[in-house]
Amino acid sequence: MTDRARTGDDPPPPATAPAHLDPGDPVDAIALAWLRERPGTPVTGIGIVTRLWHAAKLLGEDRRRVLAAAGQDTATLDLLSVLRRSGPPYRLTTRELAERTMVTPGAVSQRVARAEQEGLVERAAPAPGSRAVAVTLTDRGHEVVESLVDRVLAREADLVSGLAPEQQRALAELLRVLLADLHTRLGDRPISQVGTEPPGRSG
Amino acid sequence: MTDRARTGDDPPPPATAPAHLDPGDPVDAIALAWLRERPGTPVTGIGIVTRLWHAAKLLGEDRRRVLAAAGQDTATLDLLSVLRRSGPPYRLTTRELAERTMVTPGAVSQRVARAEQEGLVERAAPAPGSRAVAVTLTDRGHEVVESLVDRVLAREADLVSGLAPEQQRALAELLRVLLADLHTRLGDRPISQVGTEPPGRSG
DNA sequence: CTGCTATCGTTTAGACCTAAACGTACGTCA
DNA sequence: TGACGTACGTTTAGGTCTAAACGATAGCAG
Repeated sequence: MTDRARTGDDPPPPATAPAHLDPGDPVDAIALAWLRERPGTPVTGIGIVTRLWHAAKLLGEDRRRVLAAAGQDTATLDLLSVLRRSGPPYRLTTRELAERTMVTPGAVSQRVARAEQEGLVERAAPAPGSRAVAVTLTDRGHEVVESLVDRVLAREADLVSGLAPEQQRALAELLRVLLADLHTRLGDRPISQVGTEPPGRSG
Repeated sequence: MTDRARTGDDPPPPATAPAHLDPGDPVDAIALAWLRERPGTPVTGIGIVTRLWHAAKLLGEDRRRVLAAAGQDTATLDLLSVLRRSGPPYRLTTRELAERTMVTPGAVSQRVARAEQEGLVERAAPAPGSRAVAVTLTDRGHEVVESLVDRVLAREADLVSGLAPEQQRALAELLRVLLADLHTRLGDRPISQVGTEPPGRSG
């Protein structure tokens, strides 16, 4: 932070440095460092990918802190939110939860177990002709969502308010296009994300 | 995936649904579901925040898969990359590594321990008048970086190529502005990110 | 020189996740 | 109706991260 200039990531622009990269920007500095050390390194994606990860990390950490202060965690709120948003009877199967929260069925099983222990959800026995376990929001779980959702979402709306309304719209639209394209390229997994809940460690 | 329409996230637009939200888009559907269930929910940030997390997750999973196929993991490549990019003598202290990779010192300690066990880095005893442990890239570590960086970065450049060049530039620029603003709002932690390495589970 | 304090790095405890191995229960096809 | 394949959920093993407790040391003040 104090003397990064000497050590590498923000280097003196080499003779061949692309004009688009600003040595003063932390992310551009990464691309420039690669080019300085290994001319020809394909740095094209860094400007988007690294910033995406970086922003996701900052926002995720912030949500975690906000929820930790309220005695909750992101994984649980994610689960409760999906159920709450699904509307009455606030009941979904494990598989639906996995798809909507973008985590593996195993992770959902663990999340549900934790939330169940806190009395926030209940597991109902599989319906007669099915083996799908239904997970239902309890009254207590419902209360928890109500008490946290506005706080969390308002906080995040505020965090992106540094961008002007048109910029926010432009950014959201570009991300929408990128996301749609990524889905087609990567083999369209479900979707969703609670509108709540930072990305798991990707993995 | 098949019948999401019935269960909630993509609801029939309520009378008060904002014109900007498209019920057919998975992320907009989340905002619409909140508005349907809880009119007044501050959904403004969802279009950006959720998409950001979602894209970060997809890209992170992809990198993890690419590296797993090559017998490596993202955390280790992140470490090696920062050292490689810093230029000769490819040596940084634990603290510098923590700042540049945006993870806690404890995580760096664990990463270094793992990489050291694989013979990819070495821990040098603290210099005489200091307690800063220097971590250095070994020849083997250097080779590993060289063999993986181009593959990983080229792959990611390709993944964002669905956006036209001007769109990529516009997206990168908006993210740059957002990131700068987030840093000022959240208490400017260091920076960096290897240009390599998906976000830890955010928090 | 003696003790305080700030700084560093490591260790530990607790969360959480993925991948994969497991049980089970359907449904089907002979 | 009996065996098989499949879908679903849970469990287990392994890995990573953060937060916080620790241990040790350098710099300073008295």
